[in-house]
Amino acid sequence: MPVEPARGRGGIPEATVSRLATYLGVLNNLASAGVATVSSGELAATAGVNPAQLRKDLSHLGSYGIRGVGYDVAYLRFQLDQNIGSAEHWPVIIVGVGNLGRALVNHAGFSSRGFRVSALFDVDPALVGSRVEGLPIHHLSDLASVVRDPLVTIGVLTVPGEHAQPVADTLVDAGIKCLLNFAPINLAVPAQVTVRKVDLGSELQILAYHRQMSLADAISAEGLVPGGYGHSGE
Amino acid sequence: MPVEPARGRGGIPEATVSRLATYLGVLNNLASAGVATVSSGELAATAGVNPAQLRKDLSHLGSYGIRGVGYDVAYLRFQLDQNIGSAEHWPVIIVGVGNLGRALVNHAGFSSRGFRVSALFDVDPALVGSRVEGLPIHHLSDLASVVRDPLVTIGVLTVPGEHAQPVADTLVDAGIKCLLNFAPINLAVPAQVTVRKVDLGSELQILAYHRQMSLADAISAEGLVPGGYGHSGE
DNA sequence: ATCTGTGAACCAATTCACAGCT
DNA sequence: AGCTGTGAATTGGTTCACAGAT
Repeated sequence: MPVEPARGRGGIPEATVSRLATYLGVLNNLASAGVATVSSGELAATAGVNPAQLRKDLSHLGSYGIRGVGYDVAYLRFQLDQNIGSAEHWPVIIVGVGNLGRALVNHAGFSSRGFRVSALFDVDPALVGSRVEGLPIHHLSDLASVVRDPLVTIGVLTVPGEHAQPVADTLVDAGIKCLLNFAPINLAVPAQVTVRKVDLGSELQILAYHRQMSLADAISAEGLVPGGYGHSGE
Repeated sequence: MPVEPARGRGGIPEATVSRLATYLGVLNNLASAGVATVSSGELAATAGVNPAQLRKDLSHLGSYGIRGVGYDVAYLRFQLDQNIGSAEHWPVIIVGVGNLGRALVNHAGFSSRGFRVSALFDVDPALVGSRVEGLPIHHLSDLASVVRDPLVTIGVLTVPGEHAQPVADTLVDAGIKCLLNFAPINLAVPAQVTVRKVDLGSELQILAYHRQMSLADAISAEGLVPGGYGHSGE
């Protein structure tokens, strides 16, 4: 009996989900720009993927295109929104109001997609009670009462690495089901909780690797190419 | 004759490079904690990967472990640093001193890995000339003179989406070879330039998808909905 | 004629399982 | 005995190429 590959509950592979999120962002922009129709080729180019990939990704949701024509921007956007989870439905809380947390409170990339930050939390007495962008900062111990609303299930974790695990535990206990973790550690959470990690230090490290490699290439090319010049700059 | 799969110049697959960056972070922590030796199992657990995966990843660099024992933390850390690019060698510039850019100036995740932000740029006259964390904000038009240092090749792009492409062009012209792009658009750059995109809006969107899926599962498990959902009301 | 939707083919990445060293 | 290093097997992901719809 052939076993289906491990997938999100809805049967959509993780890699596809990630790209669908990107497509939705592009469609939002196209809609704002008044574009009515788009082909897989155009949409794929804007999103930076192969057209066949885009079509296959969309095929996981259904057939929302028109053969010979392309996709209706408004309709496809609506369907993506329906299928992958409308941002309006899920208020977001931010835990850890340091520089990064503060920067995310009215981050354009959140609001342009319809996400709303509904509450802020910290443990620093100097912060609790004050406001950022009009939002009051609650003490983490008030989490349970503020998060009683069952729709509040997405938490952004911008606390120092050494506090991330206990704070995550607190969030999970309060009913948070999804975490965006900016701390550079791997969080242990129950299976039903989804964590995505954004490790900005690692991102720089990866870039440093690429830099080092292309430099190494340049040096060895200088040594290998007789006469010392390669192709004219491209 | 089997052809090697497309890889980074150094022959290390992208997925592996990304994890190596994570391992290096973990090793930094272990070293600070005074741990002298670690097994693939322990290291893998901390990094959140399978032990076999970790060993295979490390095998791309060489044989730095001791059979029957594990890895010497200091030595493995040194080797990773050598192999994937020591952070100290690559000063970073930040372009776009909005909330996010400001938050990254002294981001703990950068400095704990040894990355140093060496200059800030913006075009807003209200910002140019002032300082953030002691660093002066230069006008973007001064980029070429400030970035004359050939080691400055990593740029962090925290400008609004609509400005990201022209600003990226300016950076590339000035000799920047690696970009960490926080704008939610796909940048077009020459082949020799490496771009990594961090799309925080998409990250939330992906979490929203998972939330929606587990909610749908819970509802269908309750028996309210026999199977999925039909077509939109017709 | 054109562009979508998709099985089939291909390629990359992960995991297994065990040989080989300490 | 214990743990690393790695070919082989497996799984997952991408691209091709064309059938099918408008």
